[in-house]
Amino acid sequence: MTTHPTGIPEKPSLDGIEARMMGHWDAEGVYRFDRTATRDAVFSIDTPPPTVSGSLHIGHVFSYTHTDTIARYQRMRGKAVFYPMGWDDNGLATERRVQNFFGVRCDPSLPFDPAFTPPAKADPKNQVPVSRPNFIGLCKQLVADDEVAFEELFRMLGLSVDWSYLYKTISDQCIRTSQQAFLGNLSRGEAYQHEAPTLWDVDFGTAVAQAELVDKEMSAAYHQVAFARTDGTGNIVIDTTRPELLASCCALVAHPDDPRFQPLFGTTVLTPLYGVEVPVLAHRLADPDKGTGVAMICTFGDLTDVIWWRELDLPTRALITRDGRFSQNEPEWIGSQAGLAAYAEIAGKSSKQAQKVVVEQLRAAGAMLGEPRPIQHPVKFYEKGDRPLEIVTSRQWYIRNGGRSAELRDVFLARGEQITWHPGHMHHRYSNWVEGLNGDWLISRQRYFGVPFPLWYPVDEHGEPDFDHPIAATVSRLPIDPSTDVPDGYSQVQRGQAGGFVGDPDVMDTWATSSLTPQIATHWVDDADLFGRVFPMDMRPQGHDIIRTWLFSTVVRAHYEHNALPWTDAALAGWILDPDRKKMSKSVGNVVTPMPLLQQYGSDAVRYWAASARPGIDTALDEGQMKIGRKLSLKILNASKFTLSFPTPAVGVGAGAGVTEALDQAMLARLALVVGDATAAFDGFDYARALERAEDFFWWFCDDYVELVKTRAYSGEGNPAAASALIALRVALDVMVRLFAPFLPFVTDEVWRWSQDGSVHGATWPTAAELTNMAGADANADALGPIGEVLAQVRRAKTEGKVSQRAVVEHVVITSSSDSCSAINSALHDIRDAGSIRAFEFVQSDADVVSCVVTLAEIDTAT
RNA sequence: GGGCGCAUAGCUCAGUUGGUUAGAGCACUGCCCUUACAAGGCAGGUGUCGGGGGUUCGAGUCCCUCUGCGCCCA
Repeated sequence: MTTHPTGIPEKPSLDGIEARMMGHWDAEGVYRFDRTATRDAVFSIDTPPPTVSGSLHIGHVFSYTHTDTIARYQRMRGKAVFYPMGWDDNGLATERRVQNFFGVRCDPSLPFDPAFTPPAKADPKNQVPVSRPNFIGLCKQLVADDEVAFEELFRMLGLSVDWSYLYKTISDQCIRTSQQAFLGNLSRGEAYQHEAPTLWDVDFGTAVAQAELVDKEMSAAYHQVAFARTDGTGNIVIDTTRPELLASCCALVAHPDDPRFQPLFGTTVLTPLYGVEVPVLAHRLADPDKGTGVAMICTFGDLTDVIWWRELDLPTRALITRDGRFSQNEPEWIGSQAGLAAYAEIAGKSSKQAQKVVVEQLRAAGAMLGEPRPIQHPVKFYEKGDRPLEIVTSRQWYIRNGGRSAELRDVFLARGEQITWHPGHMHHRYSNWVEGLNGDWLISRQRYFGVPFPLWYPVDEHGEPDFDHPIAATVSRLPIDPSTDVPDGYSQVQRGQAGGFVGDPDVMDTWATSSLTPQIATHWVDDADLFGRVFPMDMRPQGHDIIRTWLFSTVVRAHYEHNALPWTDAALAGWILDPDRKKMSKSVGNVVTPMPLLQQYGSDAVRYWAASARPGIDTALDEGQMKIGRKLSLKILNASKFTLSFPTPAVGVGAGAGVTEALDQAMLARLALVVGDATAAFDGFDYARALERAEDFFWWFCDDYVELVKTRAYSGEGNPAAASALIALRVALDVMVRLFAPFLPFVTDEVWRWSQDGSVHGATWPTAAELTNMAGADANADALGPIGEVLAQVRRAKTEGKVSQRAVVEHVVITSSSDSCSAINSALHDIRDAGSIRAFEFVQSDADVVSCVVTLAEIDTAT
């Protein structure tokens, strides 16, 4: 050991510690990934790339700290830690911000304009159309500032990221990865296109995948509508919440076992207003208890309509168009002039407007019974959308994910079994989702900004695109943008011409790119050497709310591309709740920004709060915990100052060298147990338990052990008992600082540098063996219990006597078992000095409890 | 309707294969300037472990059931 006593400040302080340590870490490259390491010596982390739109909130600090503690632990265990950061600067959030900020909108049909400058003053109502490359340029410009702020925050928080491996989802590398993976899926038949009814957000103008759906309780009303039987024997009355879709009606349906309707199956009725003849059919999904027990099937009102349409082989009578309005075209299935006239009144109207009109029309025709009855029912929304989804028929790209194949579903369920989940029960969320899939993964979006499909379509002699024969880009040309790039063998002038080509206008869903973060971070497409060293990865940290999206889709892509899991372990973080235990979200307006908290309490203190939360548990924001973290950091400073202010003891080499006192040996033995527990906890990704063990020990160490050995430690050089204390103090401090290093990287490195060269974050994780060696074979951690008990009882007597803890004790009678008595006896001098005790008396008993009768010395009142 | 989780002190939470008298921090109260730390230290009270039943020598812990809350899915 070397000593730098001059490095210890007179009054240790946490002020400015973040900037000071960050300076060291940058200069020394403490967190640089060693890319000469082979796969077995690497620990690699698939960091969630935060969405760069607006600001970070305290939830980021929370979960990223959890990951960082594990990264730091693995680094100290000798692993080359591959811990990159990514920015998710692609996607809808960025697209919307750019539109509003610059007053532009993306039009992929326009050519790139190198001289383009955005309008001086943004006019959101009069957006200037720009090409996709220009639009992407503006996106990059806008997110640049945010990314600087994000990096600053994460550095301030002390994340041990190697920033030289930073990736951005908007980058060419990401686009290439995404396109190359898609082409692989296409060539192997895992991706396919299909024309089908699709859930559609009319405001965003795009199809939406199953994983992005949310149910919202909506007010609606049942309307009773009478259909006349074609045999003239009366009416069938149905209940519907969407009477405006009557023109799309292609059948009525009731449950096959419902006796009320059994005689009617196979007969036909006429739709009111339009007079279209439709059959009455049976299907098990018709609920006899809902409304009148018979429903009308429209193409398409909801997902059940789609099932009925498919399974009952009904005609398509879709009228809602992609903008959410009723088609202007006359429906060809309406034969009568009166019917067409009725429809003309809703053509071009939105669902809501049309409903009013149709209800009036039904009333006038006498086909509506009674008044609408209000109900609450769940309605499908796009998770980012504001209006209920419609269902429209369109051509889309899909990736097979088991939603249409039990065999494939089993493959992905088996993948889920192979992942180690933290906490374990999160596995159920995955299985539950995979088992409930009801369609393949829809990856195409009718948006402008995002990763374009690397595809063109030939245009036939009539000028119609031939979607069944896509022209795929060659991999060596990636990344490409089909709206500006030209397929091999064609020229730009043939774009959109008969005999020429058109680019695929769609972009991929953001999850189609996000599902490839392991491939992106490890540079699958452009650095095979790195990829071989860090893939498959070790750890995926993420929120439990996106198991069905991010986690599952990542498993799907890695399975197809590499026939492997993307990582071995998935660590699911809980949510951050506000102090009232409500989930923090932008829409609720209870989001807390982290920087002020980092500044007020210090980064270590905020990290302490985060690391105190059990893995996967939703946790309330608690500034009280941050105060405790700050207190702990200060205590580490002061305890280190105390320990290191003694002259450096001469430490012998080998077992038991220099640690001769039983109390010191027992302390080291106890610490060895703590190290064992903390190591086991970290190996199981349970950072919180590791912290708790270290912390418990540390407070006992300060409160009891240091008080016990203080006098002996001061007793001078040349005294072997004093040297024993000094060595034990040094060794314990050294180990404790390393135990705390993953949690409190700033304060631990500060005190480490007082006595050692280099950073604690480059030091090796402590082992129980190094401590048990030093403590020797006779060390007995159990002796510490009775010793602490005596100390506590002496202190209590002084407190009750309302005297200073320095007050002298005349004598103490200790009654306990012989084991306890000998334990106490082994540290008797230390107890005597710590308690200022003049005399002891021992009484042996059978009881295992230690009881002390403390007699205080007469107080000298002559002050 | 199905699945998962949670329920322990006033508050926030530990309590790992069942095992002494169920713990910590915060809050509250009192004492103490003690040469690492007053942004500190020491000491103190508080529990029908959600209800009921069962297994066991022994249950906060395992099983059943009920209640309440949260999340995911249909």
